Order: sequence, then structure tokens, then C-alpha cells
Amino acid sequence: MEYIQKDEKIIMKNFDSFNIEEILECGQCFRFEKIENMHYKIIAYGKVLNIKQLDNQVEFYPCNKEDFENIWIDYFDLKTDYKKIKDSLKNDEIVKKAIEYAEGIRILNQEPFECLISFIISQNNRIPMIKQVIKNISAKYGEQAGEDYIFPSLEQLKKATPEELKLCKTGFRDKYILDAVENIDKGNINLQELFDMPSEKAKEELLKIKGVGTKVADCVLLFSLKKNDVFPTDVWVKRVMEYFYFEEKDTPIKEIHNFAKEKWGDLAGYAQQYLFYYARSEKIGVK
DNA sequence: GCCCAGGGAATCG
DNA sequence: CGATTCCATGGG
Repeated sequence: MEYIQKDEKIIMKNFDSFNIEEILECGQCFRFEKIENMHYKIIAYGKVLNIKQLDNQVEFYPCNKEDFENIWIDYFDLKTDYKKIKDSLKNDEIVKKAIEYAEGIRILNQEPFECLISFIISQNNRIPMIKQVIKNISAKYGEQAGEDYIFPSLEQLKKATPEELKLCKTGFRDKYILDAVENIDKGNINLQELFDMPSEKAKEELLKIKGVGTKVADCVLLFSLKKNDVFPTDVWVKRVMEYFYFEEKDTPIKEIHNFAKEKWGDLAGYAQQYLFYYARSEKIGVK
């Protein structure tokens, strides 16, 4: 991979395994907007960024070299060798098919606080609605950046009341958001420390929060805390796993986790993303 | 009107 | 432990 700065743009060339549509539409991230085909706008790390993918290059703008190196290389996981990961996972014929369906998926490294609140909102909710609620919360508590709003910091979200959150369409999840904010504010949970803990220990910490269960915790671990061995199992992943590996029989999440851990080990999280995107796009296992 | 959504808490047994 | 029920809201 190479990149150069040209005016207000970073232009990336000679990259591998990068498809902006697949990266953003694979359900890991909610703060993006499709401008046109292969042109998206994202909001993260206090910035608004356009990503426009052409045949042999990807443009990031507005963006300078400093931001690209300090923020976006890690955000887009550009130091990770996906070719190697995919080659290893392709030993499994089913995952191989899922990978070939979306070779350009990458797992983003999102901000832990935003990721945590976002996946609390995701529970028993639909993706367009989740995006709307996060947008509402950002507009109410976050800082404005052009026509957009940055997701609020802990200090900003501390000011929220249950009544206000409900006006943002959080539904019954208002108290869960506030419990997360309170736990972090009081130092009961330190998100930064979770980076240095093994997955199981970090997960225990997240589970202290009311409204955070196995699935939400696993998403936060995988999408913001670099824990690539976890296997978030939502309705789609459960369906696709049962369909391909458990003879379409109803299978407990625990059993699916054990199966994934044994089969894919430290790459389970990547396998999950390929399977999720494939299952949701092709509606695998839906009756 | 009915069903369900990238689930989890509360309350059973 | 596992199984049920409820939770707000909106779209199909």
C-alpha cells in the first residue's frame, strides 16, 4: 500500500482487500452515509471524511498526511494483512465462499465509547433505526462539524436525561445508555484498560453494564478493542451457522461460540464478519 | 392489526 | 443453568 497527499486529499494506491462499500455495509459501523456508488461519508474520531473508491485508487478527503497516519491507517486497519487472514480462513469451504462474496471487508477500529453506546442501541433494533438514533444523539449532545455532528464525548453525554434520550428515539434503552455513562464516569470501568486485557477479562468488565450482554460485548470487543477472537452471534450469524454447520437445528449461542473458537481461533472475528455480510446479503437461513 | 429487528433483564422453574 | 416474557419504536 502506498499513499500520497495531493491538496486536501490522500490518494491510496496498490492496496489489497479494501472495498469501501463492503467495509461500511457489513454491519460493524453506523456512522456513514452513501453519497453515490463507492463514495461514502463517515464521521469518526472527531472528523468528517469522504472516501471515494475508483478503479485503482481510493481518495480520502478532506484529509492530510498527519490525520491519515495518526487516525485513518488504524481506523481502516491498513496495517493488517488480510490476504494472509483470508488464505488461512479459506481452508473452510463455507467461509471461503463467504470471503469470495466480499473480498474487500476489513474490520474497522472504532472508538470504544461510541461503539459501546451504538451497540447498546442496536439491541432488538434495525440498522436504519440504529443509525437514526445515533444521529439524533449526536445532534443533541455532540459538536457540530459542517452539516454533521460528532458523536458526543463522555462529558457531553453525561448531561443527558432519560426523557431527552427517549426523544432521540432510544426507546427502552435510555437507562442502559445512562448506566454505561455512569459506570465509565465513576471509573468503575476504564475502556482504555480493556485494550490490554485478554478477551474474556475485558468482556467481564463490559458485562457489568446494564443493557450489555454477550452479543453487545462481543461487538465492542471486536469492532473497537482489537479482540479478533470473539464471535458476535446475532440472529443472522446464528441462522447462517445453524444452516451450514448444525443441520438447521436450533443451537445455543454458547455451542456456536465453542465451535467457532475451535474452528477459527484468533481469526473467529474475521470469519464472523464475512459470514454476517454473506448471510444478510443473501438472506441465508431465512424462511 | 401483526410481526420482527445485529438482545438483554427480570422472573420464573 | 434454560425457558418465557417484556421492553419502545417503526417499517413491512
